[in-house]
Parts: sequence; C-alpha cells; structure tokens
Amino acid sequence: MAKQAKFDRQAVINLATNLYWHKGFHATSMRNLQEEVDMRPGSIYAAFGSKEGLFKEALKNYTDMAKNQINQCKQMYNSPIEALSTFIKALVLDTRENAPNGMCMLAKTISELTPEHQELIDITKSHLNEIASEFVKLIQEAQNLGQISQDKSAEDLANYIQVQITGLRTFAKITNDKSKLETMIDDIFTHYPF
Amino acid sequence: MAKQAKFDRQAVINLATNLYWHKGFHATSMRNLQEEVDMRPGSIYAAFGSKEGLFKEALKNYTDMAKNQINQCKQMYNSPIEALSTFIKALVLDTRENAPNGMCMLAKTISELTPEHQELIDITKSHLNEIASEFVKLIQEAQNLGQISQDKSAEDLANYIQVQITGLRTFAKITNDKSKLETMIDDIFTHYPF
DNA sequence: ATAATATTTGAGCAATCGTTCAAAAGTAAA
DNA sequence: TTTACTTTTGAACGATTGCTCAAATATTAT
Repeated sequence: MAKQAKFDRQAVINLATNLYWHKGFHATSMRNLQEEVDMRPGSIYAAFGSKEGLFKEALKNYTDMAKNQINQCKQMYNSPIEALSTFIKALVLDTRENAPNGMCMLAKTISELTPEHQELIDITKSHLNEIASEFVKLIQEAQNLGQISQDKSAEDLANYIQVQITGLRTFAKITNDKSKLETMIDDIFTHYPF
Repeated sequence: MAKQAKFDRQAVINLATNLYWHKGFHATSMRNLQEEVDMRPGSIYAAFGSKEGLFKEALKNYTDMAKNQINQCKQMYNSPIEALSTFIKALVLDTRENAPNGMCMLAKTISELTPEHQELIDITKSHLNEIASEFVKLIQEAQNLGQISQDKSAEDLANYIQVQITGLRTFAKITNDKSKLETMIDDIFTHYPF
C-alpha cells in the first residue's frame, strides 16, 4: 500500500536520463525531475546531491546504454562492419522516433554547455571517448578479418565514424526522408575509407 | 553626452546574436541580454517583443552572416571547390577559437529546442535550408566547370557537406589536434563523392 | 518657447529557479 | 513495545526568471 521503503535507484536514474536527454541540462528544472521520478526534493538531494550530480549519473547511464547497444549489435552479427552499420542505422533512423531525443545526449550536452560547467563538459568528453574506444575495437576486428585495410589507423576511422553519426543525427532532425538517410549511412561504408 | 536618441538596431542584434550563440536560448537570460546590449528591459521589449522575438532576429542575423561568408569565399577563389573547402576550414578550425561558439548556431538550436518551441525550430530549419541552397549553387558551378561529375545530385552533395560540417564542428570540441581536423576536411574532397 | 510625439527608464510583478531542513513516516534491532 | 536509525516529506528560502508600464527624458514640429 504505502510507498516503497527505498526508491529503485536505477529506475529513477533511467527516468532522469530520459528527461535530461529530452530537454537538455538547462531546460530541465528540478521540479520537472521531481514529477518525472515521483520523488520529493529532499529525497533527490539526499541521493544525488544536486542537479549536476543527478545529471552526471544520467550521462554515465546513457553511456552505459550506448555501449550495451554496441555489444548487442556485435553479438547479432559475425561481421563487425555489419554490426557497426546496424548500430548506426538504429541510432539515426529509429532513435529519433522512439527515444527522448534524436540527438546523441553526449553531443547535445557538448553543444549546450559553456565553460561555466567545465566539469560536466570534461565528463561528457570522456564518455564520448569511451564510445569511440568501442568503435576502435570493432574496426580492429574488421581489420583482423581483412574487411578493412590494415594501413588505416583504427583510431582515425573511429573518429570518422563518430563525425558521421553526429552529422547524420543532426541532419535527421531536419529531414523526413528515411530512405535518403539509409542511403547516406550505407555510403559511409561503400565509399570512403573502408 | 547623453545616450543616443535611438539605439543602433543592427549593433544590438549583433551583440544579442553573439550571446545567444555562446550560451544557447535557454541559458541566456533577459538580464544577460540587457547587460550585453546595454538596454533596459522596456526598450528591448518595445523593439523586439519578447525573448523569442529577439532570438528570431539573432537566428536571421547569424544566417545572413554565414551566407555572406560563403559569398566572400566564392569571390576569393575561382574554383568553387576551393571556395567551399576554405569556408569549411574557416568554420571548423577558426570559428571555434574566435567565435562565441565552435558549433553552428543553427545546429546548436536544433539540438537544444524541443517541440515546445516548434516555431523557432521551423525557422531554424528553414535557415539551414537557405545555407544548403548556397552549397547547391557552389556545387552546380563546380559541375559546370567539370570539377564534379554531373551524375551526382547537387542537392545530395550539399546535404553531405552539411553533415560533414556538423559532425566536424562537434568533433572539434573534443579534440585539440588541428592538423588532424584539417586532414579530415581535405579528405571530404579527396575521397568521397567528388 | 511650447506643445506633441517618440523613446528610454527601472522599479517591481507573479512565477519559477535550485536548494534546505525540521518534522513525519517507515524500518530494524532490542 | 520501546528505542535507534533510516528515509521521505513538503513548506519555505532567497535568488532569478520573463516581462510590464507609468514616469522621466529626448526629439521633433510649430
């Protein structure tokens, strides 16, 4: 009958992540969050310290989700390239409809924040690097399988992939042509450095 | 001695554009703007109606500046491709140090705003399309000069350019390696569809 | 000069911001 | 039960938000 003894921390972080992802750091008020996660201010502050503290948890949670998605794609396909392109298609085509926001939450945060919140920027950058590392691993596997030339730097290619994803997810917000987007994603792998 | 009879509208819009560009729509308060443009609230509201009204002027102003920059590059080079790559290098390499924000103000706005401000989103989208049109013109000129195959759709290539710019400007925020960035920009024109 | 018009001023409004903390409610140990 | 401890509650704080408007000040017309 009564409320739970202790709130489900992960469930709360999930809800907070989605709201922050949807509205961004500044446009999300603590009152918005209180309603979303159904907790009173005192409880939130006891658990997370501040608006920034909860945001940090959300950033970490978002990154974990992204890394899990990558590994899921890895397991679904033998070909690392196929895994990568499936992951990108999911991001660019599906995420913008089903997720809180079509943009990558990390890119959105980098874009939004000023040096006034340097710590949050640094955390966000390091999360982006974590994700890039996953791409590096995928690309190295593809190189070992002979799908990509060994001459290319796996790090450079990972950066290239990240640039494409960021650019395409922004472009996806101004276009409705899904098949055009799909073509552009396929082009990443048929044309350029691969 | 006393203040001017009437404020310099364009100068005020320029200052407001820079502040909005730097901090984004939500994080910029009317009091921030009042200090930046040195006007009292009543004057600002008499001239621009609202925070959104002034933001609209800033978006338009930013777009005009961008279009002027493109045309400047056009006049500096005979080769449209060279003009384009110079423009992109200026955006990605210089803007992030000298401008209020390394990001494109329009992309930043698209990334920040939710459907709660649909009108601002629509305006921003249409400005992005205006800029894309400038790219289309440049590419068509390059096609007429035989620098790019006529088979390719100029619109598709313009979209591709826009994706690269958005992706690279975001990537530029997480990297300090300018020469790497320059290489990536050159690669746009040496590799893919050109 | 005087009157009429245009423009700027800034105190102040209601609403919301992030945050605090004493009190209430719930749980666990004795 | 009673005691000790943990967790939740929500009213309330000072600061800040976007914005208004009567009063003050410039400018222009006569």
